[in-house]
Parts: sequence; C-alpha cells; structure tokens
Amino acid sequence: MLSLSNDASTAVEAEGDDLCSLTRLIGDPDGAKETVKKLRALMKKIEKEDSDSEIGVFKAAADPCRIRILKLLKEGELCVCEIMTALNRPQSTTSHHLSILREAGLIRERRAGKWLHYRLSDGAVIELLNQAKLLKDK
Amino acid sequence: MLSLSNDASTAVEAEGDDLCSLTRLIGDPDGAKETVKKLRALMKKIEKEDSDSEIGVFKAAADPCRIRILKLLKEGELCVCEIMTALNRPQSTTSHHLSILREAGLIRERRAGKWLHYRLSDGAVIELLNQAKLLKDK
DNA sequence: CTTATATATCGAAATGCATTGATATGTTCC
DNA sequence: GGAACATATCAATGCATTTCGATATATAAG
Repeated sequence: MLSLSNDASTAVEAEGDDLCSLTRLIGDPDGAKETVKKLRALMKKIEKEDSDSEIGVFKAAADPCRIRILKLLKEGELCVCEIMTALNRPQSTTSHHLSILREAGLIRERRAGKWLHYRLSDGAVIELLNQAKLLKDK
Repeated sequence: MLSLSNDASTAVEAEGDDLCSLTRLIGDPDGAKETVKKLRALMKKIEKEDSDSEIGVFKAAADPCRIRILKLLKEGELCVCEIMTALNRPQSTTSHHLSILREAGLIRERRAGKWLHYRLSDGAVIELLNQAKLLKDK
C-alpha cells in the first residue's frame, strides 16, 4: 500500500514504489523518474486548488429529488410548501434537500412573512444543467 | 403521508391533501386548486424527461478522487498506471473510479497494447467544471 | 402571551457508496 | 502455449446519505 503522508522520507519511498511500474512502462529509468516528477507536480497544483465547494456543487446536484427541485425552480420562485406539493414528499425531506442545495450555493431564499421562497441563485445553475444534458446526449 | 401511486382515485385524494395547506397559503380554494394543477403539470413534464444520465454525470463528478482525475486529464491523455501514481491510490480503487467516469460519459479510453489511455470525452466536461467553479466563487 | 402555521433540525433505520485485497481477464513476448 | 504484466471485476467492510416521524424554532394574528 502506498503511503499518504507528506514528510520527505516516505515521499522518497513512495517514489521508489512508483518507479517500479513506471520504469517498466516507459522503458528507461530516467524517463520514468521524469514522468513521476511531472505527475507529482501536476497533482500538487491540483490539490492546492480547493475543490471542496466544487464537489459540494456536484453532490448537491447528484440526487433525483434535488434535480427535480432545480428544474422546478427554473420556471420561477417557489415556496417550500409548493415544492413539497410538487415533489409529493414529506416536509422534513423537502426541507433537508433544500438546505443541501442552499449550502452548495445553488439556490437562494427570500423570506416573506412566514413563507420562504426559494429561487435558483444564478444563471450558472442553468448552464450547469445544460452541460450535463449535453454530455448525456452523446 | 402522501400517496405515490398514479391512478385517478388516489390522485384525487392526494389533491385533497395538498389543498389543505395550499388553500391556507393562497387564501382562496380556487386559486389553490389552480396552483396545484400547475405544479402537477410542471412536475409531470420534469419527470418525463429522463434525468438519470444527468444524475449519473453529477454523481460521477461528486467525489474528490474523481474530480482529481478529471483535472489531471485536462492536461492530456494518461494511462491507468500514471493516474494511480498521481493519485497515490491502489490499482483497484483507481480502476473503479475510472469505470464510473467512463459509464457517465465523462472520459473515453483508447487501448495501446496492454495499456489503456484515458482522456476527457469532450469539451463539455471542462465547461461543466468551469460552471461549478463559477458557482463556488460567489 | 397564546395559538396556529411554515419551516428547520434531530435521531434512528435503511440504503448506497468508497475502499481495497484477492481474483479474473486480456495483452505481449518468448 | 505459458510467463509476465496492465487493467478490470468481485466481495467484504466501513462510512456517508437518504428518508421520515418527532420535535424545535420562527413568524403572524388575536
């Protein structure tokens, strides 16, 4: 099993492990070393960008109930009790899904008296759905 | 609890249930009935579109490992053993994630001898990531 | 301040998903 | 055909998420 720690010694060990397979792959040890170095650098760059909120966005959209909510809201603002009516799901379930969408930044709320009206937070949400649809159609 | 079945009788019953809360919400029974009708029609339209593959796309992107793979592949084609080197994860784990991305249509494979090279399936994948990033930045 | 209503949060059960070692499949080379 | 290697699939384990009833919070009205 490869180590996940970051200190220098285990990093060197891990590099040794990787070289086993990559040397064979590439055919020469120096080329393999070079490739590993490039991959590590690229990975470091990728891990430095915080991907958490991106993942949150995708997680939020990755549920049938929540996709339905997003598609409903494409037509305009709705309050919670309208959404639960449309979904045909209990209030606690509906509310839970709304809070996940809200925390991911996909929807916004507006209070009007005792009612909360939800809407898509931005045109980017619609674009996100469009891109997913594009991908599915191929 | 609201019924999930589709036949006429239970649909009427369910409509009655919904009217309880929506009538109060809107203030007049006729307006409520109208609203419920609209919501049901909208929902029927939404459920008719097959959202499954869209959900598959979002599910595939909703994992730290897999987001990393997508970002790696933005730089160009890589074979499995390069990807597992970069991710620092066992082969079976890496392969599993690749198969999910492949089935969702986000990546494609190309065989070259005993190696499989993976690449992003389309520019739409990059656009998808961009839209998610846009959303997170607000 | 009490009651009614709309929504959020909690807690428990059920389900789904990520991870990984072990094993199977497919490819190359001899 | 058999050995070596790259990758996929299987099966078991543990963790995360969904669902939903029960309860809490917030707002409005009397």
